[in-house]
Amino acid sequence: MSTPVQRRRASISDVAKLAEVSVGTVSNVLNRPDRVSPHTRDRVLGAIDELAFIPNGSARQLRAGTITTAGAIVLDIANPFFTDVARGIEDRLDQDSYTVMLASSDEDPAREARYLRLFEEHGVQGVMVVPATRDIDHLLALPGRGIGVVLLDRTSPVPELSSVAVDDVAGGRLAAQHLLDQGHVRIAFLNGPHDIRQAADRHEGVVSAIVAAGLDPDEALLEITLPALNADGGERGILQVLGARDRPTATFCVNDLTALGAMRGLRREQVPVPTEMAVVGYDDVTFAAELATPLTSVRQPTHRLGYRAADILLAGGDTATNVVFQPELVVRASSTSRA
Amino acid sequence: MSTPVQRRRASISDVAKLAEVSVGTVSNVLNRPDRVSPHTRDRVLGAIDELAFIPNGSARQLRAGTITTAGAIVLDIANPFFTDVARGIEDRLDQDSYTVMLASSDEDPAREARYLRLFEEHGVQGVMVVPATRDIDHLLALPGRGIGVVLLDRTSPVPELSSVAVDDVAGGRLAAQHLLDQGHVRIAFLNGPHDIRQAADRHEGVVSAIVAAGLDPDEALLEITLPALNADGGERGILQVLGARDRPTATFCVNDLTALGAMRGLRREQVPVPTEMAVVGYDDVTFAAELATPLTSVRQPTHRLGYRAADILLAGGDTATNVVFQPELVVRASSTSRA
DNA sequence: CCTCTTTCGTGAATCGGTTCAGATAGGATG
DNA sequence: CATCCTATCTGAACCGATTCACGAAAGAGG
Repeated sequence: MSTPVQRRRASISDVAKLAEVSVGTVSNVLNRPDRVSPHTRDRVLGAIDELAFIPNGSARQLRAGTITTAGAIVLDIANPFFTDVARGIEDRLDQDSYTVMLASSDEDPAREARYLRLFEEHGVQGVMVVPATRDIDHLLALPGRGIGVVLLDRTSPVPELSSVAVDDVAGGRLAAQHLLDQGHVRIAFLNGPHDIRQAADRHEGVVSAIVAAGLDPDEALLEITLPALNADGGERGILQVLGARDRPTATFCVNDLTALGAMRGLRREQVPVPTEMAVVGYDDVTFAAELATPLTSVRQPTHRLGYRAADILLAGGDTATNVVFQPELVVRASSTSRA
Repeated sequence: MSTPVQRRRASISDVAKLAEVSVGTVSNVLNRPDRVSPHTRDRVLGAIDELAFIPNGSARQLRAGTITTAGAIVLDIANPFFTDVARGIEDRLDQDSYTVMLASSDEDPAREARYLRLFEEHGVQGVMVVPATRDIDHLLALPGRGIGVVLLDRTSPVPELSSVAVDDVAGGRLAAQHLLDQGHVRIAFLNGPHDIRQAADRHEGVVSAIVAAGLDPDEALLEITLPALNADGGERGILQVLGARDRPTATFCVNDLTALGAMRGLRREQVPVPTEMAVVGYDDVTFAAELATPLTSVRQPTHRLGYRAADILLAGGDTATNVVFQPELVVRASSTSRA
């Protein structure tokens, strides 16, 4: 424990003293420069410069009450989906010179709660949250305490809460419809367990497309539930598909990594894509377009998702806004029988 | 502008009033519960609960002076490299119940400066920065004002500043050495322009490995400078390689996306990998292992990079710490002539 | 020369906590 | 019973900004 030469941060009264004015005048130079004569203003600015004075945000906020900061909590900042959302949030807030405190909950409700509390302590204007749990009662209380809330990637179960989500039912329908349009009448779906909302919703979309096409889902659809939604899971899943009675001619994968694994499995088994097996993925990650056989995939407007959420938060109206974005199908070689 | 029913946040004196104690006692309940009799404590806690009281962080910080928050600025939060670094930072800070304010500068010095100022206003304990510019004078001033600084992905040019970086020279050397070990005597290097430090360093490493192997770099190395470090750039680059006189038998790509493009080009030109062209990438992104021909790649300890940076910041010693991590080669099928 | 406005500045109150010197009440000690 | 502790609680000062009522000085107008 040595004594570092840590000179105290200069405060507004240090500046006032050096410039030989009152603190009120310094504050005016900072916030309403036109109220101060040019001569005085220059002297004050000189002092600010000399002391490398940076106003204390805590003091300012304490007195002024407001703050131009918002919080965002996502499930995993390392996941490209959430990263893009975060970028959207950041880009929108940046326009209004707001700043973001970004955190990831790791799907841990306790961690989510900790960050929420921290944000509230710091008096953020609002929070954008991808809830870690189905139960969101703890979020409902926030608006009553003056903190805006926007749910991310989740429709609002109550009318008081704003939300921004992507229609996963539509995403599933889009993928299935496309495959049906290509003439496939038996489709495999490598999906996650239905207690993941996205998996359940996409399944619903797939079924609805099949029904709309006049087919019987029990016949036309082979859903395989994967334990892990990664490449290995996809590879294992596609082997089941290939071994199934009445082998499907198309496979819809719940995400691109799964699709990647599936295509690896198909290559190993020497099943040509798309002629003997069409493949559609979900998320349209960067590498989807770059594969040997470029991957057809459902793209979610992730950036706009975040952008819009921030937009709603900044608008801060008394009424809740609920937005549902529509996903988009990006068709590439993996699903189009060459004409 | 309607008048929302925005009741003011409860303050410590509201709690004191309700519990019929002084504000000092409430503060003690919050910070030194053992100083308060159980009976009083329960009454105060009851009042806190009833009012949903959350202490005002600004007020606390203003008085106490300290804060358990650190700032981090990366170039682009959507880039997996930085995301992993951010995760590392977050994981380390989380252990000490610190929180992170994460921001991306978009390589814009003005934006970086804005965030730095914001962090300073909020009185962060320190900042971890991937500098957007070569010039880092503005960062040098911060420690003098009591703000810790750790450079990320950049060695410190001055002894006063801590830094955490990965040895890119070693990374380049590792990749080249591996290819030389496999018997290749003419190697292509799809690189970025040398004013990007990483590109220059990796080139230096490649050259040193070639020299160490007793070869002449002018003969053994074909460096191609790509305008864009993405898949398209890689595909275009590999075509040049294939057309070169004395065609190389191995290609080292400055990142995995470039390598992906290169492999796409090789497939199109029907050049088998690795038998007629070995390929090595850099970064070891998720999909590298999942490709049809799994990609050999140089892995950087991104998570540890961030973790260690946070570690240094928290230690906060008077002396600067400079850490250089060594990258690691992950050998896969794309570079190993089957035994 | 005298009022009436403007223009500039001043200085104290205030935000909501933390902290610390001091008051009070029992309990222990001799 | 007097004295000294200890445990508990009080109340005011303080952190560093913003804000606002108010005063002083300088022009404007007659």
